[in-house]
Amino acid sequence: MAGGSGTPGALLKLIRDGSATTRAELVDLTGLARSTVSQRVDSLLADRLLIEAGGAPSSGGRPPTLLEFNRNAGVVLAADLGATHSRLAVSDLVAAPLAAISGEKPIADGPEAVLSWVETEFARLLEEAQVSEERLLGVGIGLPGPVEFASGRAVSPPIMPGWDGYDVRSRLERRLGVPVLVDNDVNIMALGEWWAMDRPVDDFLYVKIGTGIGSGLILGGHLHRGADGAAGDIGHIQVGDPTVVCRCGNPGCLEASSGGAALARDLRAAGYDTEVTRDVVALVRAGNAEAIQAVAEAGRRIGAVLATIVNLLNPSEIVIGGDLADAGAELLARIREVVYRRSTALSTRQLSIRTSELGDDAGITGAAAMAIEHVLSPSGIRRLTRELA
Amino acid sequence: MAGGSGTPGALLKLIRDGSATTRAELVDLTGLARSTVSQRVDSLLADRLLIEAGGAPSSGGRPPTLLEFNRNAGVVLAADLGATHSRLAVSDLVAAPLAAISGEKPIADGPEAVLSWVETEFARLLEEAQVSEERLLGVGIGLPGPVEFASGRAVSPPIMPGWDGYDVRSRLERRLGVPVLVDNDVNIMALGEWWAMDRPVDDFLYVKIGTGIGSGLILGGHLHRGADGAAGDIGHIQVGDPTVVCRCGNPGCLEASSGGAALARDLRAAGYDTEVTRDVVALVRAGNAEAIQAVAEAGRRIGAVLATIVNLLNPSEIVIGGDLADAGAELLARIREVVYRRSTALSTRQLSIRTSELGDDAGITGAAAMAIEHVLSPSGIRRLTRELA
DNA sequence: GGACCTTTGTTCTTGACTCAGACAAAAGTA
DNA sequence: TACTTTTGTCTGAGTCAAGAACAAAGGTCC
Repeated sequence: MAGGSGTPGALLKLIRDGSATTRAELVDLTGLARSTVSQRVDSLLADRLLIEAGGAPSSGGRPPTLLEFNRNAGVVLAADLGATHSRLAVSDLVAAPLAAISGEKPIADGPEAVLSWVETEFARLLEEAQVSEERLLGVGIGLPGPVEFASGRAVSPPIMPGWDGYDVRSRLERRLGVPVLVDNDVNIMALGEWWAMDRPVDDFLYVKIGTGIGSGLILGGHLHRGADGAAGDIGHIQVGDPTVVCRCGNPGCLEASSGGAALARDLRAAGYDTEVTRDVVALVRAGNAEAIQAVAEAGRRIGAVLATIVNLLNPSEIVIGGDLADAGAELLARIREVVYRRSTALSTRQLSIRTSELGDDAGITGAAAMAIEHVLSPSGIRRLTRELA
Repeated sequence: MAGGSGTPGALLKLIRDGSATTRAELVDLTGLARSTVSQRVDSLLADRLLIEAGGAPSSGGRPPTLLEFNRNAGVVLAADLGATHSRLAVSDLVAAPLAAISGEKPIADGPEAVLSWVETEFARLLEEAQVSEERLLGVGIGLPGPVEFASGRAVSPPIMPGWDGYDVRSRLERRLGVPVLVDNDVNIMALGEWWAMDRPVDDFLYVKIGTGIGSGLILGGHLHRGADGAAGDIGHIQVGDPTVVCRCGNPGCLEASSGGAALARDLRAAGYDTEVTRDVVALVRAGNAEAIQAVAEAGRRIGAVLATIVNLLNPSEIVIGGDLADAGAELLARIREVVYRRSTALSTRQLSIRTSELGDDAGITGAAAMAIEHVLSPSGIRRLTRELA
């Protein structure tokens, strides 16, 4: 009864993902009666979630009316908060930004300071995009640390002093009056990259290789968060060299040998002026042999971990993102080489490994997508319909 | 419309898992009207899926009627086919066997021979348990190799000559006339162990350490099969020593160093008469220091892989099964030690690691459970109700 | 012990929703 | 221009869940 195949939300989903563009196609896909589809579509048209977009060519009879998702039926606010650098946007309902800003706001300033800043910038964005507040439907936030998704709280974040247990959701919901969803930054990047796929696959892994290394998992068509919201934390998998101690205190972590910070550190020790990941990328692009070599080694180590994951999860697709993903073809080539060599034949039969399509936009896209999916879910639609009535 | 919270199947689920025992509790849990619950329950009573089991003490008003799932509303057939050893059973609807047999039938005899044998034994079991054929509701089969679950075919099985692409489901459905579900043997063990849990957790890993090493994953409350049905194949994750070549042809596979066959091989090289895994277990139980040492080393290597998996998936529970799991406390202790040392603190916060409750019964229980879950799902219930009408 | 309350479960009416079929609209086709 | 095809709307009938009234079966309190 709550969200079956005939519900307005289900029909909207078919229109949104392009499976159907006319009432007749909805009838074919759902098996519902023409009258029922018509009635449901009317309700969606009344809510302005769908619009009629002219006619299509006839196939021998009366030409159908094209139905289109109204991406301007509302807006969502999205924030991708990083350790020092953050991006915020107001986006339409296909996650395209109407207005966006970047800002340098250290997450270490603590929740009060950071969230006040976010609230101020959100207000500014709504003004800039000239959207009235009643058109705001939801908010998506990404934080650079573990999040208990169900409650919207940060949990034991290693690089976010003062945030442990802070109820980000309640804080923002009280202020903004719409549903607020909070998740880990790598999870929302995975969601963004998944959202941008032409045909989203069921089992998908997003790997962010930046200062550190993390991943987001889409399994069975759903974001996998694990029992404590800690899933995807591949940066602290212990591999090889136990003499290098990670910032987390343990020896041999993957990111302590192969993250952007680690490569910058190693190249600095070799006499180069590499401070951050981008400096490493610049060296690689300049054709520096040592840097290329270092990145290749990192690729092999990351590939070894990914090979393990491929054997375990048998995903259809792996996307490599993060700053170091821009370091040319060498990284991807090494990762591919090791993954295909070290995984079983069956588990790589459908596997594709590629770099991110969205690049730096993955996070903000995913934060918006998370909010959109929530407000346009069957239950969200019912809420909207009630409010408009 | 298809399987919402008010559907008979949903109510049955609440009774089956013990969430509700009376109509009033169903009302509380579902939020449905008393009249609606009453009507639905009547339909389930008419189908004999529920039975009224006397009254419960009053809490100050009219005492409620206890509702109980009728485990004898039908039976399922279950088969756990191994490389050489197989187990078959007729089970009631809580997966308890009414009659069971074991048999030595080499899977390498090929699908025709093996499945004919299975059909004969199934018929014998139904006779032994004195259940008429119309009470048979479904069949669950486990095969020792990868299976494409959706179609019920074996795919590229390494140890099942002649089975590649064989349509096990159609073959048995044609003969038996009820839904047949086919899955990998480790997957059904995972399902069995999960089914037997008091409060099933959402994210769970079953690890079978027998001749080889494999695993089954329950993620988000569903069995995770991956894009090719190859998920969980941790035996061929490459770790450490690349001089040992696995039976799969690759070097350094986990099971080539730490599986039961590998331990038996190593101990044989050291002069012991260990042929199969059970011989290793016997040596360990006899207190042999070399055998204990070998098992401990295996435990550490397996633990290292599991630590990686814990960081990646953040499961709530890991269960260790398979013949080698019986080798005393040393294996489990080493696995635990390494997992807790090498995983992040957050990801082990809720983690428990234990040995199998069901032991050798995990597979047959899981095969039955797989069939039961299918026929008692909302869509299965509708089918049953139609048939009875 | 009897009046009253509480809790459980059923019956009956009402309203909402879906479907099928009739009807209308808008094209192509002969 | 008449007919067919396809799309979309309207209407009456049937189904299903909700709510309220009613019945049943116990406890509680004086």
